[in-house]
Amino acid sequence: MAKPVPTVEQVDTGFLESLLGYNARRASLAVIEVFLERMAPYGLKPVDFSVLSLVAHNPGITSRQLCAALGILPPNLVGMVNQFEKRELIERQPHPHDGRAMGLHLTSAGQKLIRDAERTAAQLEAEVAGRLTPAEQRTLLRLLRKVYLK
Amino acid sequence: MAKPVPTVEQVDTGFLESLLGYNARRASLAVIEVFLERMAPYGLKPVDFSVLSLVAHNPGITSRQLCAALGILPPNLVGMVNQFEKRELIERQPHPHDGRAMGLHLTSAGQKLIRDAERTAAQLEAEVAGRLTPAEQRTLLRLLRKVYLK
DNA sequence: TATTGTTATACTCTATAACTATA
DNA sequence: TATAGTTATAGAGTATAACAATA
Repeated sequence: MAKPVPTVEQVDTGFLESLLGYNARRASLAVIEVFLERMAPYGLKPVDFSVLSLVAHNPGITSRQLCAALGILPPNLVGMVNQFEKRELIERQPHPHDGRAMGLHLTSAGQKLIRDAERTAAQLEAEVAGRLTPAEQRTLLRLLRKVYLK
Repeated sequence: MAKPVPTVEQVDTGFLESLLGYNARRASLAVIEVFLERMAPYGLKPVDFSVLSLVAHNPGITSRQLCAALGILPPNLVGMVNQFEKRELIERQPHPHDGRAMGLHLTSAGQKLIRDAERTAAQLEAEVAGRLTPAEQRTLLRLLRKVYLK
């Protein structure tokens, strides 16, 4: 008697769900999906938001510092900054102490945009993380940082 | 007197670090980086591992079921399965009840490979999550799932 | 008419090499 | 000699449209 060919009704993802990497990736994709929708009105993708936010909180930051902080490669930042300059959100100014570098600064339009966008991000945060109690939210952020900070 | 142009010594990433999406992404990238190194000897990238692992635990699973479980699009799975067939790790068998579908099964070589790879993954898990106490590990996984499961 | 698997293709993201100007 | 910024380009990863076979 031949062995019957098995079929699958309910997919068992048990092993994958036991892995930190799998769960962290799924969670980040879920959050980023909502983020993408909410940031579309501002014309910002997640990385764009990160860049503008860092320039807002660090006026005069250089491309190199941005790349280091966000894990972006320099060639891939150039296009972003160019777009921001075309949209008149960012200005490149000569660095006061280093003739090779350019300091990045927000225009007043850029400041207004990122102020609104950060408010939206904070709101989204409250919703998405709203399935967790405030204590759980703090715990989650703390544990995540513990994982990725060396 | 002109306003001096500011420069940045220490980059302030405070706002970004308050966002769940940012932290989840950083954590998942950190884990995946180590995962990539450890899986290289098996010739598996993270998605490859997920696919093989699901086929191992769900013999006869169809492409469509795999795509749904992993959030992959069907056209992007085809190439992967083809590679696995060429490496003689996976076999496509006609589905017993649905002439359109193909059931996926591991060869004995595929079974051995994924058994070793899963052992390596569990080991890696113990190391990476080793910065956390066992209780913290359980908490982290539980909270992450709470975020991405609707 | 809808679904599975597939092909072809396009778009985005990320990565590498090399150039320039300044240090 | 090394670094900041840039250009050009290559490679992954991810997305959409359309088709044949089957339900």
